[in-house]
Amino acid sequence: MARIKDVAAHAGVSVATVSRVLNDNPSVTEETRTRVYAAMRELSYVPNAVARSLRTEATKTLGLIIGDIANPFFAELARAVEDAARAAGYTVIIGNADERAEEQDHYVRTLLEQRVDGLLICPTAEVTPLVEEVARAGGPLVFLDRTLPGVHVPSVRADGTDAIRALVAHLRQLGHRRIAFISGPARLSTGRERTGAFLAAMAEHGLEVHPEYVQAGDFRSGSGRTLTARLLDLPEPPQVIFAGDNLMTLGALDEIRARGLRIPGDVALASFDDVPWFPHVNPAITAISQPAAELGKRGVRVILDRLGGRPAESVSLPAVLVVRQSCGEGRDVS
Amino acid sequence: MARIKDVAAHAGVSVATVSRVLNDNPSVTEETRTRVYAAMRELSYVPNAVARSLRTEATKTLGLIIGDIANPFFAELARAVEDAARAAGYTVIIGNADERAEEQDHYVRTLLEQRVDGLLICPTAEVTPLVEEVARAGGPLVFLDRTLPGVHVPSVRADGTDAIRALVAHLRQLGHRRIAFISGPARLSTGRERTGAFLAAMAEHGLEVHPEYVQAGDFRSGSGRTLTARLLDLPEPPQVIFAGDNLMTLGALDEIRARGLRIPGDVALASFDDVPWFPHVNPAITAISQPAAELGKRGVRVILDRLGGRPAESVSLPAVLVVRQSCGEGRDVS
DNA sequence: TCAGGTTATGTAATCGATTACATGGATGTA
DNA sequence: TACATCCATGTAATCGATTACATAACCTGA
Repeated sequence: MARIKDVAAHAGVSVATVSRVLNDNPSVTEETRTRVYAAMRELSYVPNAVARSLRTEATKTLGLIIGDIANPFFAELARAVEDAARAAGYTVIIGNADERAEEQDHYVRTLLEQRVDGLLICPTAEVTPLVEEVARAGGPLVFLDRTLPGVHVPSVRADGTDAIRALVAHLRQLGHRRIAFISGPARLSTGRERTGAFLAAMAEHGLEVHPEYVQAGDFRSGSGRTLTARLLDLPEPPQVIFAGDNLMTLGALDEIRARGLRIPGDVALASFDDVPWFPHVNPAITAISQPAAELGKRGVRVILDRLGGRPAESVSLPAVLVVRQSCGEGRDVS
Repeated sequence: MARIKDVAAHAGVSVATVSRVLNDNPSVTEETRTRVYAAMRELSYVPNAVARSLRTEATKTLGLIIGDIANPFFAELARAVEDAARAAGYTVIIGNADERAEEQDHYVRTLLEQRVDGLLICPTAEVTPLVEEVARAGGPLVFLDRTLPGVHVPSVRADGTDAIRALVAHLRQLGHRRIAFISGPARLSTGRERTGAFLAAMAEHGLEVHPEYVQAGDFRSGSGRTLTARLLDLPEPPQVIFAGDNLMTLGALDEIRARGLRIPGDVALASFDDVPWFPHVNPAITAISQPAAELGKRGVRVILDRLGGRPAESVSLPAVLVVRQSCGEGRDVS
């Protein structure tokens, strides 16, 4: 593979001149420039970004560690991050933590070794020693979608509090009282926050929550199905199942269908997290929609702010309730 | 940031010894090894993969360029590639071509500059000069999901011919005659092959295909919707709409629902490409399922074979028909 | 004509690792 | 004791770019 030295020899100039051409340095004659370009083309020269990065101490690369690439929410997030990074001249390396702490740490390590300029993490677990150390050392981190308690790192996240309150109001107005929540894992900020917001909203509306009506899942469809089964098997099953993310909603749907129950007649269903196909389920699923693309865009902005030495401020964007038919024939009252 | 030199000084050894410890070279005393590890820990040393790659001429990195990250098929594919690569000690850089040739070429260029060891491409368009040149130069390429005519590169793909034949048989047995196909773009091998297989299967079953019944979409939901509208507006609309991928099926569903038509009574619907939510649409969507995860796994195996100097052979895996209810109350006859 | 300035280009150090080869001390053997 | 072997470790070249500094050529004005 041709090196800069070969191009220089072929064009009859020094490597410095070739490098100047590569970097659009204006102090190169138009004539020399064309000669260098010609040499590059003839040798099929491809600049070596590895060597460049070593010298310049910058890779023009961002790392992104997401919870689960099979989750459409993260897919949309990743796409937005990609687009925004690309527009700023950065390449993105995506790591899939698969909601496991070891996988997450593996990627943190690998991406730091690769010397990414910045790292966007959707933390997958409780604080790990590695992440804590990197944060303390002032590594170029930003948390996306989720935060970690006690770790001082700027974050970009969605706030579902208002939307959950609106959902509970909607359910209540339709006459539902026994409402169950399949939460995310308590070790994730998103899991805890949604649970907290749900309990607060229920209290506000004077609705009681049986302890067995709050079940902790793991943001994967399997747990949605298992926990739905458990809820439906209770002596007094809930009238509404509210699932904490789109995959667990899918699992709940599986179980409800398998039992031949009707929605919302036998049991109503709502989802935190909206996906394009919810309108096509019969009945269409009422859901809380998160601004995934906007989160990704803002995440990149924040990390670039950090890298540029500008103050990096945390961002919180509201999620919104989208009323459809899966909780009953209501029109939107929020 | 600590360098290998600092670690060496701190541990009272040479850089060579530290490097040996990093690379698990057995000719290092147990005692020295622990001293070096201690120094690394104390200095929070993170090896610089950029420097290592420059020296070793290998990045332990694979590039993956996919058509559209928002398409669940590619998400599943990407996840499988990731998993397989990781198991072999490789990191994956994913590029999203967004089904556009320029984007694809941008990533080909960038990833080659980054000196990825291998490149998996789901070619997004007709042959581009760049891809052709890289292929001719013997670059470490493998095509995934799609192939390019006249470009001699190993490929891993799914073959839907049998499944499409089974689908047409199924439709015919249910009494359908007027069957329309929303194909993918003719510039993609997957688009052409599915269309070819459809026309062949129709001919085999003695079914005629009106020219207006074959419409070319672009593998995005918008075109699915537009073309469904066009089909339904024909003087004699089709009895069945068969969409060439899951996103266009989503678009078709949008349009059918918007018109208040019933499936399969007013119009039946089938999809090439299955996704987890198809069973939950009412009626559940009959679809042809592609082995996306297996494709990804095999793709990695093929590229690693190439890198390892082993012969890299193209792979073709069969897709299978999954009969549900969206074409009528049939049981599977295939 | 020549000091001083400008401009295009070249020379060589540098980034942080790996690794071929050199070295020196310990051990074994005759 | 003398010499060959072996083993752990060190020295220094190297990968391919960037860039501070040096330099040569040319121009300008007195």
